[in-house]
Amino acid sequence: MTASYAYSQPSRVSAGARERVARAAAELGYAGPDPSARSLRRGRTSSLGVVLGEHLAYAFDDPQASAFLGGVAEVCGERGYAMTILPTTGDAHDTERIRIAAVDGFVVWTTVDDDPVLDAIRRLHLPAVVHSGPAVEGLGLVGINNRKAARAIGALAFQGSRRPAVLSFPLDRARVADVSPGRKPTAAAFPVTRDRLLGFRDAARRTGHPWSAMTVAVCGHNQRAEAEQVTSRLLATDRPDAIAAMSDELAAGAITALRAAGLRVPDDCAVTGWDDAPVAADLGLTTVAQSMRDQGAQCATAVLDRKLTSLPEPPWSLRERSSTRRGAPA
Amino acid sequence: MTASYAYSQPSRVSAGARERVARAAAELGYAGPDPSARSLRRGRTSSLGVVLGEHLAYAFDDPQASAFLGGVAEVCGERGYAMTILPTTGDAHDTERIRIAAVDGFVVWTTVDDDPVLDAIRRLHLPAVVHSGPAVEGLGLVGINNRKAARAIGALAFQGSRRPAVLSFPLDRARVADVSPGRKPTAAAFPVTRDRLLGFRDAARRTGHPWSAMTVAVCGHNQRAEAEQVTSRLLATDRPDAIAAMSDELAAGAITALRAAGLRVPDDCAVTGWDDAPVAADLGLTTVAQSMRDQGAQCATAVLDRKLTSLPEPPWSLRERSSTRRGAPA
DNA sequence: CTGTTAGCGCTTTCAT
DNA sequence: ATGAAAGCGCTAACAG
Repeated sequence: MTASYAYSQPSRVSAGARERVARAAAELGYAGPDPSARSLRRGRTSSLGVVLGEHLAYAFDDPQASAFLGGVAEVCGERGYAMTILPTTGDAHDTERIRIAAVDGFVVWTTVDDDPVLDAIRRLHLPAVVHSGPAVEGLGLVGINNRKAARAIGALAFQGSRRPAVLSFPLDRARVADVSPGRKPTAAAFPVTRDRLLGFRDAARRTGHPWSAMTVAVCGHNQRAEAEQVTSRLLATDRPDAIAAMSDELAAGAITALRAAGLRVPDDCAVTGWDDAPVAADLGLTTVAQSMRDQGAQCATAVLDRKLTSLPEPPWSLRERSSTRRGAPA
Repeated sequence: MTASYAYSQPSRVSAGARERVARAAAELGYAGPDPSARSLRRGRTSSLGVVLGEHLAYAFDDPQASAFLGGVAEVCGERGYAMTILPTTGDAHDTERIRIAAVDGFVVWTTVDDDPVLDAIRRLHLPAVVHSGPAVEGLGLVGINNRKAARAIGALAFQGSRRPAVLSFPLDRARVADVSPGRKPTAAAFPVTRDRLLGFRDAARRTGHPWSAMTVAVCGHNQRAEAEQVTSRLLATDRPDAIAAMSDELAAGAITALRAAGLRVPDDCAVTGWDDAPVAADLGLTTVAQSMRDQGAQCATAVLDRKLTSLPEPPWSLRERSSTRRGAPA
């Protein structure tokens, strides 16, 4: 029965025939072409794979990740694509999960340098873009220049400070929370963490602070509650008068901890965030503004259009508010 | 070449043969079985479809929807399933999008009674669960008894009040924001909205407030900013001394608006939320506690196990905090 | 405008 | 432990 046309190319079939096909289908309980068979034959699945880090659950808790997914979703919706979320757990099955995914391409949410998933994707020869790194031969890369942005926001955070500190994303997949000084930026396995540490180091040096004395407080997850705890620990061992955080979430947690300790922002301690999420406006946070939503859309577009090279760097800017000291010279 | 075993059932192949297969594959650039072909042959896709409302983008902005997705994702991850997000836009193509989705079952995020997507799913004869309604013949249903819970939280909200009001989710897909009294609960096309309105009406009647006098302020989306605006409008026309909101997000927006108007919570106006999200603790909000994450997991489990009937009602409880008057008789 | 043909790549009997 | 054969359901190319 070559009534397949009635579904795939209705225009190529007379109205009468279409009618008869529809009636026969209803009678037989036929619901339309089988998606797998169609994919096999057509050679495409009309679904975009999105690979999220090992704590998939957290991806939905993280407002930045959610905004990013929203951007991807928007593009998928417009183009009639579905969006296949690929849960990776950090175990050995991850590469297999990637391999068996019926998708036409991948968007990878920022991960560590040696994530085996990256290699698995490369082997599939499907278009793929990594958000924020790591850079992988053959895959696209979308993200801002984190080092440069960190240098810029760091300058605002550290101005007029005597004892600056950094509140950091996790260094690697172990996601250990830890407070210690002079941590080597290059030890970080997440490119985002590494680049921002490098930028903060640049900023610190320019304001006369040797990196060896800089306390780096590391959070295991981009979560406010954890940032609050870690900051409390930081305050117990150190007395920072400026904290540059890698996200608004972390900064929000820091502010809660500072207030609990009876410290004022920015008088006793300046704080900067990153992302310009809604919470940044609420808290008057000086921050790096960037649109994760736009970046998600950019990633999806790049993959679906197979334009993986020379992707433009997304825009970012400094948003100066009341959580930092104004114009005081270093 | 029947070396297919090397991939699908490695145990049934000698180590030597496996080795040879691997080498040949590497040489030919063969990356492993094609997922579509495998799905076609096996008759299953190893992906679970998740249908989100028309504003897919908002799903990721809504903390409750995100938590729900996190729960679904968790179960999918455990079972080696991918999760296919199906963007529906409210247009005529939605049913087609559902139909061509290569998935083994569906989880549907709460929608309106007459959503054509529900019928499309039913026709596919795949296991499906709807979260929070509407109830559909043949599909599973997971969700709390919203009317009962609304009656309970409404009692706390309205106690000691002279002029109560309700801050509501949208009534239908038009998502019109609006402030008006005595709105008929049964006019709401979203079962969640309808049931909660019914429960609030029950609570109002019990505390001696005729529903016809009750102002219902409707928000188009579950967003704090919109709730703030709508509440401001409510305050301009009315002087409520109690507001029962359908979510913590809406309640948070209401509190912002109340404070901006110089009103104290709960002295000038009591406020209740719904969900017990983190923001509820921050604001000391009296609320209905339920775990959207657990409910997401329950939906996914039910679909993957094909256990669609007699699903247990998820637990919920009242969490009384400082945003309501204490024990004052009505 | 409609019908026929071939084959997408795999897995699963069944037979060796 | 391995090989052969059949067919999952569809669509694109071609012929009528």
